[in-house]
Amino acid sequence: MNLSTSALEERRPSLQAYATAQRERTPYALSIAAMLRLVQEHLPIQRRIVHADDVIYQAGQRCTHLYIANSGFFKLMNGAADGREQVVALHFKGDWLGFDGLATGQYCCDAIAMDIGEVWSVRYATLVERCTEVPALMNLLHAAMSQEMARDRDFQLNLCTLPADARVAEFLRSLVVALERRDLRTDRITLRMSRAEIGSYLGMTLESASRALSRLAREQVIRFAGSGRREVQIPDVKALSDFVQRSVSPSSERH
Amino acid sequence: MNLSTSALEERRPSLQAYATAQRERTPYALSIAAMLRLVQEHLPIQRRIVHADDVIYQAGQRCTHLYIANSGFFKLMNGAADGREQVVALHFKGDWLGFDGLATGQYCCDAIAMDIGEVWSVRYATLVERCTEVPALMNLLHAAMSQEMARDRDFQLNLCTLPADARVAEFLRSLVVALERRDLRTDRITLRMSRAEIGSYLGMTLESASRALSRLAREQVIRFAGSGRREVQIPDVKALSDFVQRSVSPSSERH
DNA sequence: CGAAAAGTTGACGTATGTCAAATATCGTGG
DNA sequence: CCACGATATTTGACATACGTCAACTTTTCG
Repeated sequence: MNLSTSALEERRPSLQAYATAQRERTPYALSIAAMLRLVQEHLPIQRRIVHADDVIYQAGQRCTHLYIANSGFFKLMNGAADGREQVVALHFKGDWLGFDGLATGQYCCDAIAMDIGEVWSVRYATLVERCTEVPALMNLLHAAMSQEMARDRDFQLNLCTLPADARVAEFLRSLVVALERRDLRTDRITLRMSRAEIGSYLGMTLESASRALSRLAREQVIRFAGSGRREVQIPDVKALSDFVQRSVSPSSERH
Repeated sequence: MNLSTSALEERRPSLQAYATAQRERTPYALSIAAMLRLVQEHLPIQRRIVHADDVIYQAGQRCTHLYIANSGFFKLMNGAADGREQVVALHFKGDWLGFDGLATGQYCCDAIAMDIGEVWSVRYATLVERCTEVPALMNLLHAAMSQEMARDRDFQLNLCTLPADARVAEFLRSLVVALERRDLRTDRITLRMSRAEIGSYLGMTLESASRALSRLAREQVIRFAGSGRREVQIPDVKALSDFVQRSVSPSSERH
């Protein structure tokens, strides 16, 4: 709806506040490297090398451990009893996996590796114990959970308010940001996801995802590199943000 | 996409696992009442009576406290810098508010009351301190965060895979479940949200929300009661689930 | 090298957004 | 308590973004 006349606007705080809050949604004070170091120092971890399609945990399995991605690229799949299924989150170095299982004692998603990587696992019971001794550890844990929630909220907003093309653009933009924060290459990005997975994650069909990417390439916002169409170059991240903005402004900000 | 031929299916775990995981997504062992009791026992809380449209916290504000809904009905609004805005979550008795602020130290949503209610607030610093002394408290806290994440994941799946009518039906169904769990009336439900808010939450326009409700009423799945169209009766919750199912099965389970 | 999988693209249909008008409801001041 | 303006809701007609289906091309992998 056009917000300037909407009931939803009534209590809207200044956009300034949002801009501030959204500028950088990173756990304050702690870099990813520092976080990993802290975990290593205070917790007995078990390391595991994983390959694409390896399962970290599965829905229904008892949640005794939490996992931390030390490297690699992971997806979370959520499924309904009736067969509907979706990629609901992506995770990178420094992200925790398994939070979804703490409440019920069973994971409710599948966590799956999309690339070679290393996963650390920590017994939740041990983690709790150490948290009582090391407050910094508890803060870190809470920050990680909080960050995930905040991200999900932003993602949900994008899902619901951006047209398909802009959703893909925003997806790529946030991917660049995520990689930058981890000091990984961003000049040439290898999408580790199929079009079907991108579409699933972004709430559209694989065809729509494919068309959106083609359109972004046609408009020079991205470029395909190498063989296959999974290597993407992003000459200018701002061009991506601008593309998203253009999708938002011209039409009223409906829905 | 039709999952039976999709690449997404490859590593799909048994639907059984999902069904189990989704059956009841409640923090294990602890009822809402018990949770509130535990909080009261171990934490210095400040109580506040709120009315519809009262602000619990705002995006950008420093996150020093967490809040717990003791009664009432709350919405979380998320907004982007460009003006896009959405109701991203609803909260009831026993739910915690403010987790989104822990990571950055600033809330990134607005939490707003939609009805008269009571909110408890707890200094986060105090909470952390007590958590180190009372493990049950820490477990409770983690369970609350975990539950919220798990809920959000299910919600996201519904947003992305259900048609508008089914989304509204599912919304009402989950509302009934939430009220039941809190021993609140479910024979006659007063929606405390405008059509615009329902639409915003469910990723559709207010007109679509209105039409969906009209359609559900026409098909006898719900009934409007009292004056206004904000009072809804749900003679049979199963009829709602069935309605959702009908929307999923006939067409292939695309997207 | 050949078959299978992934990706692209076009034509077409439809769910849902958009715009607008009519009606119902609510809140306020007399 | 009533009347009236403001707000919320409903409903219709129409437009369109995106899903659907299908053919074709490219890439991958054994």
